[in-house]
Amino acid sequence: MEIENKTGMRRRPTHPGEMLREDFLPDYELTVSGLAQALGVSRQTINDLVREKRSLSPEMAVRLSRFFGNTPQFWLNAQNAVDLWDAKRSLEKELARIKPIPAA
Amino acid sequence: MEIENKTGMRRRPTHPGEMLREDFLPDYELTVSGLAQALGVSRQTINDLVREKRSLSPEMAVRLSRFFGNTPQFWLNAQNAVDLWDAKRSLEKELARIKPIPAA
DNA sequence: ACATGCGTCACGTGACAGATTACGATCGAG
DNA sequence: CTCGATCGTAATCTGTCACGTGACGCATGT
Repeated sequence: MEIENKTGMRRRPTHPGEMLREDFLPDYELTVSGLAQALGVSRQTINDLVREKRSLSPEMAVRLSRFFGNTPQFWLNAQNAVDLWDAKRSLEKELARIKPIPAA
Repeated sequence: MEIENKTGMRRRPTHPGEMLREDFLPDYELTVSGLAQALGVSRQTINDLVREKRSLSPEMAVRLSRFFGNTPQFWLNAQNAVDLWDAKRSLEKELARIKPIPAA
C-alpha cells in the first residue's frame, strides 16, 4: 500500500490551466487571445489561467463549460482538488490540534 | 416536467452555513464560540458563516471535515453549488453571447 | 516599412476571508 | 444586587486575489 493522505493524492492535482494549455487549446486549435475573445474576457485572464497564475473562478467554469460543451463541475472540480490539496498542506500542523468530536 | 435550468436547480442551493446552523450546531450541541475555538478560528469567522455572510473557504472545509469526521468535499460541494448557481445567474445574459465551439 | 495579432508585464480596482477590538445581553456565583 | 464570564454580533483593518486596461517586444505578412 502506498502511503497517501485522505484524498489519495500524493502530489498536487492537475491545475485546470494545465488542462486548458495541454489539451483544450491544442485540440481545438485555439490561441489564448482566441479563447479570451470567445469567452468574452480579457486575454490576461486566460493567459494567467493557462500559466497557472490564478485559479479558475466559478464564473470562468460556467463560461468554459458553455463554450466547450462540458459541465461547470468538470472545471470546478479540478480547481477544488488543487485548492483542497493546498489547504491540507498549509494546515497540516494546526489540523493536528483539532480533535474530532465524538459522534452525536 | 418542471422548468429547470441545466443543473436542475430551481432555487438557490443550501448554503453550507445553513447546514451548520440548522443541523450540526444543534445536533452536537455546539455554540458559535465553541465551534470557533475547536477549529482554531475566530468567532467572527464562524458567525459570518452561520449567518451566510461569507462563503466557506477550502481551508474551512478541511477544518470542518476534520472536526466532524466527514469529507472536505462534503462542505466544498455545498459551497460550489451556491457559487455555481450565483455565477449562472449573473452571467445569464453574456452566456447567450458565447457560442459553443463545434467538437474537435 | 508598416500594420496586425500574439503573449506578457505593470498597474489599479473591487471583492472578500480573516483577525482584532468593542459593545450589549444573559447568566451564575458571591 | 453587583461583578465577572460568556455569548452573539457590529465595525474596522489587512492581505490576497480575480479581472480589466494599457503598453511593450516579437513575429508574420502585405
